[in-house]
Amino acid sequence: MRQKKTSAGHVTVLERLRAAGLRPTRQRMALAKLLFARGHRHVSAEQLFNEAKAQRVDVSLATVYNALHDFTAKDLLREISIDSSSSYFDTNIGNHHHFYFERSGRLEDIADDQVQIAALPEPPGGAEVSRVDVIIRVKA
Amino acid sequence: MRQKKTSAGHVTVLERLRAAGLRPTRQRMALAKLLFARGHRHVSAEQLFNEAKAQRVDVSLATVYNALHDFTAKDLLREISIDSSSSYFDTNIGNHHHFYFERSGRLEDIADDQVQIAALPEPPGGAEVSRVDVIIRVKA
DNA sequence: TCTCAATTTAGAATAATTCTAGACTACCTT
DNA sequence: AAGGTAGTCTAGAATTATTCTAAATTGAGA
Ligand SMILES: [Mn+2]
Ligand SMILES: [Mn+2]
Ligand SMILES: [Zn+2]
Ligand SMILES: [Zn+2]
Repeated sequence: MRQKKTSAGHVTVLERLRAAGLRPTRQRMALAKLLFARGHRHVSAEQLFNEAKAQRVDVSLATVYNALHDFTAKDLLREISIDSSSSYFDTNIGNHHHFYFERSGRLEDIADDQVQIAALPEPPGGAEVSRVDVIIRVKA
Repeated sequence: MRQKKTSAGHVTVLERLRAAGLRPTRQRMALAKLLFARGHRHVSAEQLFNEAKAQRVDVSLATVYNALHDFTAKDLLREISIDSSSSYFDTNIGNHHHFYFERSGRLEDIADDQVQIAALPEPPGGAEVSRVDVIIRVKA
């Protein structure tokens, strides 16, 4: 067992932060709870900031950005830029793809095995691939 | 034959604009020439504005944005947002995919037939797919 | 040539994000 | 249990891509 689990079977927020080498400050703990409490999410900085306010979590917008970027750097989140207006942070860091609903700007996960790629070209100059993103843009 | 061709075999910029229902103004003509002169390109508004300046084409930045959006609305261009810092406009409007070089921010086309997708899920609620984008992110 | 909607433009406005620099705090050492 | 210090937080300013405004210009049909 590499990380402690709660009786419910999930890793606590405190342990997640510690494991990532991030100090578990009051702000990071609160934001991490909002992010990882249940299920996977695609959330913008502004959205998370508003959720925090709604729950009387006193945290500045700058800290929300700092936390999102710190979490991303430590692979607790993945950043996604599809719409140029703002970026999303994805709590699902495993291999997967997305539906993008053009009207609402919402993202929905597609499990990795739902997409089967039979052929992909090699990057020029033998460069290393960091990730392959498949985005199905939907008129809705 | 649906459009006139030059002796070299390509459709003139004037005819492209007319066919799209866009007035061929001095500014649009100049920008269209820069965009479509040779080969496919991925260009930002700022880049195009600078090219125009370099060639002494007197055009405002607002007009560059207007033209890029008008061209996109009329399917002469496709807009791509991969990097949240700015969007690119692609002169290749046919089906194709992209390499994205993370260090430089550059995009490179992948021909449609180089990517073979064996399985793709249906959008929920039977919504219509407007496009499937495959982006191979490369560490280079 | 006359007319007018379409287009252009300078400059202001907007909005997401980042930066600055001083205050605060988690946590290691003693 | 203090003290010291690097790490973190934050208000507010700054940055930057993009859009908006409103007045001037212009393309194209009558
Ligand atoms: Mn970012
Ligand atoms: Mn745009
Ligand atoms: Zn996702
Ligand atoms: Zn392309």
